Amino acid sequence: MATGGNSDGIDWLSYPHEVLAVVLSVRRGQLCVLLWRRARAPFRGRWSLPGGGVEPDERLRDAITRHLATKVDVRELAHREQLATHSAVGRDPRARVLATAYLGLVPSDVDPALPSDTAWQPVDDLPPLAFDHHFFIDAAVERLRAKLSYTNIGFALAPHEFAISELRDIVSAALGYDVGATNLTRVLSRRHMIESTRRTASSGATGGRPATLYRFATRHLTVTDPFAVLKPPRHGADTTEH
Amino acid sequence: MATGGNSDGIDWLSYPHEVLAVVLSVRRGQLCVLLWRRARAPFRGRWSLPGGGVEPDERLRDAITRHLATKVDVRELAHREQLATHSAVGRDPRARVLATAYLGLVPSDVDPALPSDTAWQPVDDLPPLAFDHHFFIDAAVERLRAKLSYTNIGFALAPHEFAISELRDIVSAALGYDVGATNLTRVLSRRHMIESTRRTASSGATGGRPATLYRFATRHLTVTDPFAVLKPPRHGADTTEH
DNA sequence: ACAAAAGTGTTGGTCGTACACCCATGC
DNA sequence: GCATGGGTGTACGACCAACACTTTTGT
Repeated sequence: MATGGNSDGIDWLSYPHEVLAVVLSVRRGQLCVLLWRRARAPFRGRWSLPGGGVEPDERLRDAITRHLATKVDVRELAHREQLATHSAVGRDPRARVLATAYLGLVPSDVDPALPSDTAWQPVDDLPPLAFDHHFFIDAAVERLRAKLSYTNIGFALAPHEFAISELRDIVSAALGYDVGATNLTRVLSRRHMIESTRRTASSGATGGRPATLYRFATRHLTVTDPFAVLKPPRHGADTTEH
Repeated sequence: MATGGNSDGIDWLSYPHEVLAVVLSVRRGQLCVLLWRRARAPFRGRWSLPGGGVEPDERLRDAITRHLATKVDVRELAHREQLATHSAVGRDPRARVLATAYLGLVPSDVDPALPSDTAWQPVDDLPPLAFDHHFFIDAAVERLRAKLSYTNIGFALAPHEFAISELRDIVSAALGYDVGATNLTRVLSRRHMIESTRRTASSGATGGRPATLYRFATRHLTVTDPFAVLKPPRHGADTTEH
């Protein structure tokens, strides 16, 4: 809590800053979050979000990437975005620490090697958590579920190529309720979010028609339904100022 | 950049932290942002966002409220939410400073007394800005415009009671294009976002039918259109786990 | 042939925009 | 009465969920 250095003309107070990652992925049909079991007090033995400090030459996003790569061996985030910064004075009982959390998404088909003290935990059945990490997870799940309906964020949870039924299972797990494969195909196709590779998967042991393999048109976050209502006028002159 | 104190078991580095406010409001038919003219280097004479440091016992949201109240005399934020935390190493040329920005909204009918070095500036025609404040403003406008279509956030830009035509002007200014009063009424009514007071405004000097006064049903942020697509199943059992 | 899984056609309902028409007031 | 602005009714289209039906495979 030293000052930032009056000699520079900055007289704002300094605080320890940590970055946390809410890494979500669909595992065994359930939306899961990557948690890490604390070895030391406070909250010894409780589960917590992976993360840590920030180096002097490092942006927050690089810091969280580094921590995930070194401590947890997660290098394959398909998507990452900042969630929020928490600043409650007592959120860490040892000292005041500001925390910036990120949302990270891992496709269901990549299986990073995890140390023995980390595990995927279903978000619907979480153990008690350390600090205020519970709030970050709630915010992450809420944001993911919201964005699934008006962006292409689903690409980050799905394999590079997939059958529609696989995607249905992933989206259903993420949203927490069943979605129909029929309408999922139609909605995503109409918005040009997915496109058919012309190839098919081999049908399973029990028979059935082989599924066409699809892929997401882009692997970058895109807003696909910007205005649910109050759309800009369609015909007539564009009345936007300037 | 001192450490957080190894004696506490926290060995994360500390950084000066500032809060910034992107206060938006509709003024004279334009969406405007509250800016403050810098009196000192760096960026002397440039416009910048109001804000400042964080006290040891103060959360970020309380810090931005304090700065707005004391420096700029804005006490009447109808809505406030966190936007993002920026951490680029060179964002302040003097030293590394982390910045957390908030979005604030002021109704069009409240007119806070502003010091001479602060002013409302139209977001469509901004002067050159200090630091990276430009990015925060872009993010704030983008978030406001997005939320106008699926939440009741408009309440924070409108007076407590209003005629539909007033609201149309406010929403049009915020979105940057014209919306029709007819459909605005229908959409907001169907979603129970606005309700009629049974009173009417007196008609203007030029005549015309007196307008009914409306109010927003609630003055807290509510999501009114949670799922544009991929809605939960309507009939049949709820398949949400648990 | 039959079961299983994938994909298509169709229907009905909801929602939102556009536009025409009616209502209430001042002059 | 007429201009002005506020409010309502209706029509059309876009979109989406539900479900029946067809297609393609394995056994």
